[in-house]
Amino acid sequence: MPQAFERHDHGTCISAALRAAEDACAGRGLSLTPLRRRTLEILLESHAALGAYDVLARLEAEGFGSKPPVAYRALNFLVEHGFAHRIEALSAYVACARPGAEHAPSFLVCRSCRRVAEEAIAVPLAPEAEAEGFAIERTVVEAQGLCPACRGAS
Amino acid sequence: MPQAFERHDHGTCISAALRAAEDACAGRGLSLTPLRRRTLEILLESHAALGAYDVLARLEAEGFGSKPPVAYRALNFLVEHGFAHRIEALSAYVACARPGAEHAPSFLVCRSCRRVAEEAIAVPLAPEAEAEGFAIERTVVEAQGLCPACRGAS
DNA sequence: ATCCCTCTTGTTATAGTATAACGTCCGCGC
DNA sequence: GCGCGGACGTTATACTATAACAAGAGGGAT
Repeated sequence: MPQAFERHDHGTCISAALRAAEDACAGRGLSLTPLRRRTLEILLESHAALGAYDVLARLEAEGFGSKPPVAYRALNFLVEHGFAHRIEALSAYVACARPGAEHAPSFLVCRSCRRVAEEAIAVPLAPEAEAEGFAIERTVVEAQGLCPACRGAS
Repeated sequence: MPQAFERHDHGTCISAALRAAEDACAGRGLSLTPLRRRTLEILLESHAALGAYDVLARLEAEGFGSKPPVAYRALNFLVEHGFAHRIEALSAYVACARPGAEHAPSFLVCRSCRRVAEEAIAVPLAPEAEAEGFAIERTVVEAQGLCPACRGAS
């Protein structure tokens, strides 16, 4: 399912994610404006994490605004509503690979090509948090390393 | 053991961590210079994550250099050798709470007071990585939320 | 139709985080 | 003494992110 590092029909990824975003927006009264939709499409073009300024450059080239808030607002919208995720260790953004599914995301992040595979795992630390009276609100789980392709290319 | 959110003899934390750093440096041919040692002491003063510029301000006030590389180099030294950790979600740094022990660290991070409890858990994602041929080099596991004290103070 | 309100996008300006590149000093082995 | 490597200091710059304000679009109430 998390096929970032495997051959797959990428067009399906894109259309499924766009469809899921459209449906979710319709269902929740959110507006998937041209800017937001295009931002999601840019992230969906690859399974690689993109920096906000990379996204901004693409948007600007297509006639959208050129200043950082334009990209940050669109990215924050996508992240808030689960259509994209932020990779903390890279300060970068990636499209959600499990659109529509509720999940505490976790990631395999290649340090060479920046491609990201999204996995479904149980949220760790829950028992420890419970024991200490700590209320978990969000978890960040990222494994960095080398993907199969980049290992081979070494 | 991870007692950031509990009453404890904090002097013991500090002296144990300093001792561990001294021993590790001696054993590995590293030099725990005054700058590096003082940087570690600053982190050890509390269990809270400090930004690099917070550390830098403290160092400058004590007569060390005032420019960012001074703090970043000392912090990077401590992180590389396991005497401190970087909290990715905060772009901040915290002293290691398990000095001397090999570990893939994981953290409970309070969003209110920035205190950090370091936990020992099995590295997640290993089976998924294995299945995909992904070579994990480092894991980032951080749970953000509210610590007991900050929950109470709400 | 007009007014008001909210939301979105755009701007300017600035804040916060991090590193590249270069110079100096010091201690050590020769 | 000399050369070398490591640590620390600097200057300058790059990268990431947000605060604050302006303008236009659309909807609902009157």
